[in-house]
Amino acid sequence: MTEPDQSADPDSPEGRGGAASVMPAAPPGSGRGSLDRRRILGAAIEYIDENGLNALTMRRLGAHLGVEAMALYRYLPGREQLLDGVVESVIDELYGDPDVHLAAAHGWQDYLQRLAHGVRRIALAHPEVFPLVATRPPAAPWVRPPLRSLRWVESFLDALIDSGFTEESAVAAYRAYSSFLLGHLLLEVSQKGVKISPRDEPEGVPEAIEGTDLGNYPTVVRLEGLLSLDESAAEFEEALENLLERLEVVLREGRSPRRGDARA
Amino acid sequence: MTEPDQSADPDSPEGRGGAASVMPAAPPGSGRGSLDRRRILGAAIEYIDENGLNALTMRRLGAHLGVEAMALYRYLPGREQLLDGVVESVIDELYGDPDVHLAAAHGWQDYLQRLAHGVRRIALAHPEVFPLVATRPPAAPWVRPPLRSLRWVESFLDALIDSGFTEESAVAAYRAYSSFLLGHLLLEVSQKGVKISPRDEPEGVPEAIEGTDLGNYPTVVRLEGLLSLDESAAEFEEALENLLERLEVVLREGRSPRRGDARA
DNA sequence: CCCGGCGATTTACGCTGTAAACAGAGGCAG
DNA sequence: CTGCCTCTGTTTACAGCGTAAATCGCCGGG
Repeated sequence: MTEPDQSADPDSPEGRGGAASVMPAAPPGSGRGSLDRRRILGAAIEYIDENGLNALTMRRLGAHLGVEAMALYRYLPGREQLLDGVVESVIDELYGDPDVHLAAAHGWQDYLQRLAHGVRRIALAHPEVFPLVATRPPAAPWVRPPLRSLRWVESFLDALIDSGFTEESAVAAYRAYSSFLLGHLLLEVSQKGVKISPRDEPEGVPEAIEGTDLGNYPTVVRLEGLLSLDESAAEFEEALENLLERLEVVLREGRSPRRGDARA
Repeated sequence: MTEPDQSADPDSPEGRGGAASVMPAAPPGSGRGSLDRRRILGAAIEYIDENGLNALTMRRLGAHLGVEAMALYRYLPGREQLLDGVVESVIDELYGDPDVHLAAAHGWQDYLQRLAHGVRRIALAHPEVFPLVATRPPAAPWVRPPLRSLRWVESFLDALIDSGFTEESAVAAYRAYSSFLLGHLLLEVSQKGVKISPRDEPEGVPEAIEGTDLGNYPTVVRLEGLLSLDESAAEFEEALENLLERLEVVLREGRSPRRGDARA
């Protein structure tokens, strides 16, 4: 049941030991131990994973924890901070992933590969949370989604600089890498979300999209099969490798990745 | 006043005739003409641009239009559909942009360049709306943000196929292009948003981010200047050109962009 | 024994989205 | 002109939201 989609995506939640899932935390109703910030955030993530983001309210989260809504306010100043905490907690799962390293022990490319797949694993494990990771306003302009954590920014920059990147190119790589991860993963989870969970609009019409007749879009109709293929894993891998190759060129040429001339 | 940031970003709202702005629509209070779906959506976009996304409520939008909230329900089934309409309207601005063409009259690269800059112009003109464009669940899995419109998907695929791309590589290009646009532009507007509008958290602390002492992050501290530079326009241009080059290789090799061997 | 404080609850308020009933302004038949 | 129908916006109402403030039960130290 829920067979491995196709050729076993190594980052999909089923295709793995579950290293990227939330803490055990005990089943929902049985959470009897007294409240605590970690427990609340864990329950919030669990609740969003199960019921979707806009189903999360203070009252319902309280109920899920066997407690009144106002009890949460002893540990969190308000709903916004709850969401911030959720984002932070989800990203912190990276820290416990044994396949992702804080230092580039086996070269910067290995480091970037592991980090990228770690983030992808998180995104796929919490597809309902990831849009939050992507869109919550960052603490500083240069703390970019989806990494959003000073620790990982520091780790990223150190890894590249230690590997020979200049400071400028390390920063440029950080930007390109963030953008790549954000775009790919946000698209992947939103695609996943629409495929499996018509949560917001319970009436899902597979044919005749949104009432528009597709007669005016013959190419779309003709390519619908191709368009519907899910090649997320391969696309991700390929784009990641392309990015790494670009960075390798930058590194070898030993300068900021602003193109020198290149004539074309 | 509000001088062109640096070297005049051609997509920034100030650096242009305003071709990507919403319809004139008359000043807020004076909107006396009877209601109508277009007018409502235009006012909603205007309201979000001015007051932020979560300040938009049916009641306030009604007031902004000089009408009670319930009047809006005669033209829209509910709030969700209002947001869908906002997204659709914003993307439809592309259709009125004279610099963006529906057909690849001057080659597919010109087409993709114009389209990309058109979308970027929209994102920068409506930074508060763009996260909505990025995260609203698409109507079908292959209607991807940020294009989100059958018409543009059709136009995109036709342009590439007419230029010699195979169907497979046109679809792959569509995916890569969406992902590139989404990642770059979402990052750019969220960065912009945090820089100019501390709307949600009115207390902006420029130093000492979120209470963390930066002592544990020496590299971040050392590179803060570099990290804070806003090179969005150049990054965008460079990443776009890189993508076009990749696609050109795909086109010349006349096959799906799945890498044949390439050994490394 | 009291008692102070801590963790959770109760109550309350203003705001939200929206269902349902209502009101008024044309247009048209008689 | 009168009566009615439709079309558009208002009024009223309700459940649910986030959260401020007051309250309550408990529990360890004088």
